[in-house]
Amino acid sequence: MTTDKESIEILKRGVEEIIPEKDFLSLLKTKKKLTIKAGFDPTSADLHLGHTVLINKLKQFQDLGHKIVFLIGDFTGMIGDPSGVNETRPAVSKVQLKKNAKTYADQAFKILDPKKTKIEYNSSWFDKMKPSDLISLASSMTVARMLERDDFSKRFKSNKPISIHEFLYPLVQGYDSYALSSDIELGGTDQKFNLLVGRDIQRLKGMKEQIVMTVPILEGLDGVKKMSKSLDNYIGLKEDANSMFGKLMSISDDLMWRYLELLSFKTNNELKDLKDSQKNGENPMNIKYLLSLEIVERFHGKDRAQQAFAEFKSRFSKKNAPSKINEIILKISESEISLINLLAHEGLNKNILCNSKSEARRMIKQAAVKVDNKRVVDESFILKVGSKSTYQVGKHKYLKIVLLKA
RNA sequence: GGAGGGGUUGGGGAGCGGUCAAACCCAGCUGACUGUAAAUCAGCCGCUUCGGCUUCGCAGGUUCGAAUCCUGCCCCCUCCA
Repeated sequence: MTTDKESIEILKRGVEEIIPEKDFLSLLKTKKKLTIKAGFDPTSADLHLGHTVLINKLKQFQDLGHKIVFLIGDFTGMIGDPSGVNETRPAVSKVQLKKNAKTYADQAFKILDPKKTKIEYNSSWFDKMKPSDLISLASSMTVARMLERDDFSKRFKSNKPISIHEFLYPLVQGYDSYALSSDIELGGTDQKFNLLVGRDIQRLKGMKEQIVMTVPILEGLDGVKKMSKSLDNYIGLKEDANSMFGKLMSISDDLMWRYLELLSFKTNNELKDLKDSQKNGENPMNIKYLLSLEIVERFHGKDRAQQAFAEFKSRFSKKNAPSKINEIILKISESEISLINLLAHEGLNKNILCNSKSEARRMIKQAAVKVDNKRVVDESFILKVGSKSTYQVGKHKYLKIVLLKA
């Protein structure tokens, strides 16, 4: 059984802010089963590791016996969260939201225990709400307060449009806290304002105010910008084990510590030991292996994680070819074809190795091309019909091509 | 409705009549090295049958010659109403 001190340490790990912290501590002391709320707008189909910082925190609460409410913002999703953006978010259709919501929950349950997690949809109370109720909700906040928000005030000052419905977003989210009687609400740091509005609404309705806990926004693979799909610096929860493992290994040695803090379930003591070991000369690569194994295992299981580990070592430490290579049959009208034309051949479709002949020529010149594991630097290299060879361009692109006469 | 400013190769941003396929930074890619798809260093980063060709919001025009000047159109921003 974890002691109070230990559980507080676990819950506070990696957390940006707890408002108010005093109340949080005394609430934990009551030993009551608390209702922990976190909301997700299912505006896109897939979650990535960045989202799991929050889900991991929920998991820690869950393991300590608290009640987790995974709130799917199918109603709020129609508004579009204005947080952190400098323009109006496009609204997402109801059907799409429903679809996304399902995949969200599935992905979250790789971490959370489905039996102990309550899934709620905020449309279930908002769809019943009358316009008059909404107006009364809207009366609980002033325009001036809304404009205190950085993103709104920036937009206002720079004459970018703010639609009235965007003002409703924080109110609606705040109302959710009331509807769920939440004791604590978790969210990213960019959610701070919205989370605090929850406290206001609860107070106005005569309910005890929730504690607000914010977690940092995870940096993407580049280590600078936040992880997001649109920046293509993310690791999706649905990615296969090999690519997940490889991407984790590609982060810098510095970023590795950040990921360990926010994504790993290793204890603080274990992390400290790892840090010490690096100081004592341990290769950071090995620590990164531990991180990658833990994360991949979480989403793909132990066996797949070990396989990905072996594959990575084989491919990159020993520079072997990947264990499975796509094979394609290409029919050409001539009896032979130049390597340049082959690498950029349209018939390869999605498997295309170079986007243009110029690029193919460049790659050959840069010694990036191998045919059957032999480096080719001759720009006029010719392949004959009937040949079956493995082509490699750079470290990552492999393709087996069988050449046939059309 | 009025007055200004601007749209350059993935992003940022020079260039303002020839020396421009277009500086520089970021991202990306490749190689070397290594302890990893880390770090570091070097190179590449429009297309090409390697002769050239097509690009600087769009369409015309001036000129031997335009990303650079002119006209029209489209879009964006700032200020005023």
